[in-house]
Amino acid sequence: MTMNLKQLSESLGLSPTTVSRALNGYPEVSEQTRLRVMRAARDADYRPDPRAKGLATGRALAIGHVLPTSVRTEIVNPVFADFLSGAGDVYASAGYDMILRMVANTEEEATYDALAKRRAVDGVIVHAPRVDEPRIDQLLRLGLPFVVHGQCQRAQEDYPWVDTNNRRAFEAATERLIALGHHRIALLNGDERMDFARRRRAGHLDALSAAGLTQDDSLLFNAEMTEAYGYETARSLLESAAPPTAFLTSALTTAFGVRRAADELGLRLGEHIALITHDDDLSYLSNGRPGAPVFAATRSSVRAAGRLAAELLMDIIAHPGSAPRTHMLEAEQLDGPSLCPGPHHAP
Amino acid sequence: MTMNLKQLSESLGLSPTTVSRALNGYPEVSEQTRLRVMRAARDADYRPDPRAKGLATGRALAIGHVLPTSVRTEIVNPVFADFLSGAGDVYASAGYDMILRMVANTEEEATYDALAKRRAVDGVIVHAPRVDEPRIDQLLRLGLPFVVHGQCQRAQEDYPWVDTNNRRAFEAATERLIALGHHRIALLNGDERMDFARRRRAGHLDALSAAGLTQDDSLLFNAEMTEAYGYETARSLLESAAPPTAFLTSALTTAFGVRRAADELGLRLGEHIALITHDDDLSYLSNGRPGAPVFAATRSSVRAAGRLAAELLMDIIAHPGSAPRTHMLEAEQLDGPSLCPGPHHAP
DNA sequence: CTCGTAATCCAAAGCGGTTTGAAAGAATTG
DNA sequence: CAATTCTTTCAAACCGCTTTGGATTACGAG
Repeated sequence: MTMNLKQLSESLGLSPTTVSRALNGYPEVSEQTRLRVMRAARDADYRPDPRAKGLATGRALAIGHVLPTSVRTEIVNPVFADFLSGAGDVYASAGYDMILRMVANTEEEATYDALAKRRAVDGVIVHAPRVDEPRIDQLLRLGLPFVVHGQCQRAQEDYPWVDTNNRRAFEAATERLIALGHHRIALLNGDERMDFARRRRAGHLDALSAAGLTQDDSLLFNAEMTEAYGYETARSLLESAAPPTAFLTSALTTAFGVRRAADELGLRLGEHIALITHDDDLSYLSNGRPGAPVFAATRSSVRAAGRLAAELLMDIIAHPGSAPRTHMLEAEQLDGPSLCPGPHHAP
Repeated sequence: MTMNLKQLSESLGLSPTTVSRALNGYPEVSEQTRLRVMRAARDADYRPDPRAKGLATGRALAIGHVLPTSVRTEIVNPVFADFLSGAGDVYASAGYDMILRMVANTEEEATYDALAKRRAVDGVIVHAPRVDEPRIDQLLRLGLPFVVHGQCQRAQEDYPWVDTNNRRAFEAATERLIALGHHRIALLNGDERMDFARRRRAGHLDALSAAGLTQDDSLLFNAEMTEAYGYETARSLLESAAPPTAFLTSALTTAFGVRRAADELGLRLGEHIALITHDDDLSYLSNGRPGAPVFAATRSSVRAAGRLAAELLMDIIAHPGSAPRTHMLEAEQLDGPSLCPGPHHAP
């Protein structure tokens, strides 16, 4: 059906060896023949079979993404879609395929083992690292190139990662709320087994204590960042004896939930209650229109992170053995109509 | 590094032929030898190299998903994540890989050509079919097995698809609103170049005319289903001279936007305004808690659709040449607190 | 006892590329 | 002009698996 190397070489009166070399840019072939081969290949729309190529070279020309789905909740984080979209562009232009495995988080280790063992991929992206992340040691041991989207609690220089400065982002957000006169700030964090959530919490607490405020543990929450979580938590907080005057949420979905609770109780964000949310700049769940956000936010594009992580991984694969590089993205602090002064505001 | 077939066969004192046949269930090998081989393979944790296997058999053991990303908006629909999660389970248990391509919608055709030509995949899932969907003809022509998630405007029996009964769902939703006494219903539909949106609109209009109501074109909208779209549309409608009394939205995100607009204007969903939304039952963006929805909805799990589509595709690949099968899912009509009687309500 | 048949197993030829080692031809050198 | 060195090309082996077409042995039938 499709022309293969042998046929192409016959049609040119050359050996497969020469044609292969010409196409792959080896120097042992004259510039003139190379041109002739390239032109013929293009005309015949020849594309090497990736399987054969992979078998011969040992490379897979594919990158693996193993997405853990919580086995209990079966929840798939929508940030994956945008992350993959960013990464996908990079792979495509580098000629790599993206292979996806959605596995229960109990089977991740086995999945990485299988991928590495069969050289099904040339590298992987590690998603959603937990605080104590066993996959990193596993991958280092396996010798499979990888980039982590996020960090975990170990020496920064030990492994390659791309991350948003979550600690700083939430520290800054908290500082802003404090400056506006808010002392009782509820943190609706993500699942704190995840590293990013731990860092956000740390940033939040740092800002509180830097301002001399005592932290109130009853204002700290963590869970999967759904709308219902935001609603229920905010609702019960706002109806409590000592409600917070400001909210800090880890995702737009949760912020939506907080607003629903506030609205039901006749409270207005940006009037009675202040809110800052983290905003992953998802294409579908955008925070208002560009330039006109709905919520004040710490924004960091997860699509950009995907692009960077993929580029870093391509680089690692191309230059094995080099020291791990890392990439920290700073979140943008976005103003929005969900801000308002708090009770301790000094005008 | 990893044991291969040759080594395994040597360690057993058998030929690669016999071992291969034993492992793949061919009858030309005695049950006793087969057992011996299977046990040895398991003990040695042997897994055949998928590239070599693919090269030899011509099969790819992979399914392709080509996700179009609007080249203008770069928007990735979050339903993909849940759909893929449903499909992924099926692939995994069938031993198939899932390969993903995110391409600008201008390059879809070329992508399918490339996938088919290089036999990189054994089949594909077509996402987000448009009303007039050229990809279906292309795939039929290429002879590449496929299943469409959704339908398009052509004979139903021509090609395999899995779809939600969008027409019926929106017809029923509209009937409910009419029964509640709503005559001015705004439809905030998805992009009507997409087939699903066209069907939803048709269902809506059918119900209107069945009730003898004249359709008001100024209440029909279509766009990508973002929160901002819901907000802006609802806001301008509600501030207009003849506002609608009910909304029908195509996605939860859009419904969130409608609620924001209503709240800002001091109107309450389920009190002053009724709303029914379509609900894809996304894991992350759920409509309240199970049993306690926030919005009345037409619900159809996109994850279930993914599972069904994948199963259908596996079946098509296993039994080529059989007549196209299809699968229509009926949406569940969900009651919720966003419903209220309209001005024409007869008590 | 021989022959046809069935049951097992195997050698070797692919699948479509890459890569090693060698050869032929052209250019350079003493 | 012969010897040496590049340059350019190729034949053949290999990657790890499947599969065709025997070969070998065992067995019941004639």
